[in-house]
Amino acid sequence: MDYKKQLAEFFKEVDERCILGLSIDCVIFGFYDNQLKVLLLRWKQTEEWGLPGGFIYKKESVDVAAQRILEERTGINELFLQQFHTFGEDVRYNRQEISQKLNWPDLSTRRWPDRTVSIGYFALVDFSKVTPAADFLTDECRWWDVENLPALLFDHNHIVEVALKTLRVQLSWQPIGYNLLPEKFTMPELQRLYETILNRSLDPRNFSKKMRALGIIERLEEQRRGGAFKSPYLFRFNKEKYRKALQEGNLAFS
Amino acid sequence: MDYKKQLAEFFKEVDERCILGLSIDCVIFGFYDNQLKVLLLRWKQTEEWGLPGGFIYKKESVDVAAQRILEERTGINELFLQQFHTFGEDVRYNRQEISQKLNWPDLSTRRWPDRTVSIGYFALVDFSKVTPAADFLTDECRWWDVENLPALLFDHNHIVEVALKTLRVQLSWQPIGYNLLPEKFTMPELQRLYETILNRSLDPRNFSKKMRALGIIERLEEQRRGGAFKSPYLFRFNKEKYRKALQEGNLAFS
DNA sequence: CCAAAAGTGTTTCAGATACACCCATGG
DNA sequence: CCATGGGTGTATCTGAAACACTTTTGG
Repeated sequence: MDYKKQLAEFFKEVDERCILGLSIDCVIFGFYDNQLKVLLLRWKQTEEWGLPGGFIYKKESVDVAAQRILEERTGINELFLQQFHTFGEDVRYNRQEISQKLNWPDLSTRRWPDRTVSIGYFALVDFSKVTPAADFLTDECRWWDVENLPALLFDHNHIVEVALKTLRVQLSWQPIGYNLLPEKFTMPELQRLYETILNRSLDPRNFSKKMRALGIIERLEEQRRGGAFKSPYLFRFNKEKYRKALQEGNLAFS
Repeated sequence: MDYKKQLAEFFKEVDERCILGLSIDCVIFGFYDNQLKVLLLRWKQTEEWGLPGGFIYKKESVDVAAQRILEERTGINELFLQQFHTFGEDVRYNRQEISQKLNWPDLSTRRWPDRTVSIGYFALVDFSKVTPAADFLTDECRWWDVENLPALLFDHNHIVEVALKTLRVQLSWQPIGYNLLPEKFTMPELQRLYETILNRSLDPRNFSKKMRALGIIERLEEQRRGGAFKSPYLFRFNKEKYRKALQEGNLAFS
């Protein structure tokens, strides 16, 4: 079978070029349809979903490796990407079960370690700029609602949970949105992003006040048309001020 | 030379038992003499200082490995220990320079990777409970003032900086002190701990008010004697409430 | 009695929260 | 004209910050 040959070649390349026993898993968040989404992959010839991930070249910076993996998947190369935790439980998942589910060849004779430590990164991307792309290991790549994920391979459900928790803490500390929304957006759109991430509703008057007081967004003259209702103003982030706020970090959105 | 033999054996054991290309570095904070201290090691037959660190057994949880490494060094086995960042730059330090400084045998023929990724943990320990212990790789183990560290081996100065930054953020978010102070302590001692970590002075009236309002410490009847001044009350943490505050985490000490 | 450090209460200010009505638009 | 969602201001409350004097103790 062709796929098995490809797989064998892939493992061989990993053996030669990459650090063994260490991998990267990426939780790619997008925002669409008022829901926070995560990009998942379906492994070839299976119904099993998991996070995009990969291995690190021997001389490659781990951050760069994460970016490389993401670019393969989303086509975006400039994005918000952050390491959030390294997962190193002694038993992260049942190896045999996974091998079976993925129709993997028996790896027990290889030099591969029993357990792989994985460095978790999360990314925030503008949904509209992404073209999810499956690769030779996977049949399908698409967005899933973060509140409604299937049972994932490995310990990937746990990894998503930790990523989400980190994102929520981050939100109360630093601005978020630049990488999750299109360039121009309305105040209600921004509010729904925050509500979605925080998983609770916010008062529109207070939200608007606070956001505008932060000085990281600017209101444009333009308005968005299209609904049977009052046309909302468009805003955009002031890149410079946003960047500053990111560095200084003192939002305290509680 | 005996040391060289020991070293060779150590490397051999690491080769066999441990994950290659991945290590742990620990930043062990202690508080004493109104200063925040870090535990450093001096490598055998050198004047070079570095962080305690080690390798992870193939089937060992990374958290457990970090605890093992710390226990070897401090003798403490129940301590506050937290992973804070994984360091994976493509060039973390000059290998040759390090080998020279440490009088290490040439490792270029080994299976060792060019670059080691290191998982950083920081620990908070009660200074008075620790007996710093050098091991067969090191000649000396002692506390250094965090504001006055020597130039360390590898990228360890950088690692300490990141640990310290994380500790400061953590402080504004969760209680700290249980593991850094002796069981009974005075309010000024607690305040000086906070001032040291935050690196700024705090108002004693506001500090006392806030700390007592948090409900995680209890005042004892006892007082500390010994100075030519008013005897301060002793306090201790309420372990249960402290634990809860740790989990919930909403101090916002800004 | 003096030097050193501990202990404590009130006022002020900023920011968070709570809350409800009118407006613009497309169908 | 009506249904839908957008836009906005004020009053209240809570928590942070500023601020200085008295008390205790040992020498």
